[in-house]
Amino acid sequence: MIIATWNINGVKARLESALAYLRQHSPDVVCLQEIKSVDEGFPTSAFQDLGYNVATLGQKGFNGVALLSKSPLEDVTRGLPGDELDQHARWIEASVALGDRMVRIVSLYLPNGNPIGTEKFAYKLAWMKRMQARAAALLEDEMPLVLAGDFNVIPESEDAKRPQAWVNDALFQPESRAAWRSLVNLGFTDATRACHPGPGVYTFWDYQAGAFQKDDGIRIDHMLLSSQAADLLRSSGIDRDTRAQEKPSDHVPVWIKLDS
DNA sequence: ATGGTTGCAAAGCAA
Repeated sequence: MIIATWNINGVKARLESALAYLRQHSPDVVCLQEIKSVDEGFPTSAFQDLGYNVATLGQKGFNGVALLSKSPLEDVTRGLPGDELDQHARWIEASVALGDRMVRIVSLYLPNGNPIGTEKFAYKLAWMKRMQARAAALLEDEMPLVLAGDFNVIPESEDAKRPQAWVNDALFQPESRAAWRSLVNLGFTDATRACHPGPGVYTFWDYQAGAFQKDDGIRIDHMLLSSQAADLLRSSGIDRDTRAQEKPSDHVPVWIKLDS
């Protein structure tokens, strides 16, 4: 089973690219972020035509997450628990059959948090605290669990081409990185790092200043696997070539292959 | 380099 995650930066602007990716790679499950669409505006039928079931948590103008799956999406839940007042569309969960059992999959879009020193950064840290609680609760089910999405966290210096350029950015603050480590230390495996150690492994390149041409990237799109899921991990990858295509997202797909 | 680029949606915000 192949599970991919991709911040597509607008599903309407990226529909043809997304459909081409699905036709080429045929992932079983896809976690999308930044769909930038309300549910009614999501091109559900275009994905259904390729054989996918669709679940969305949309929002007008920005944010928004979705799950696509060839097999049915069961027990879909929308929203990150812990703050009834939080209206941002950043979290959707579903269970999908994997062989003779089920895997729980989350598509998440963690707040950017810039600029630091503002309520936006406080919101990011509060959101991560809520994520920690939800992840711990999900782990108690002892079902294979995959947290996939745009975490907006650069975990280590080697996850950036120019780490010094990010020291004042919310993505690389000590508090952001500490919250990431606490999450990982619940027992998750960083799937990309398990398969691809070392520098030069990036998932995002800014649109500005020719960042991609200079390979001035960062690794912020992650797939965290519970121990039950990590036991099934066969391989993972990053599809950088999508960043070189016409009208690309600034993020590229990250994927894992699990034994079923 | 106090700019630079893109999406949404129709001016300015978010990233």
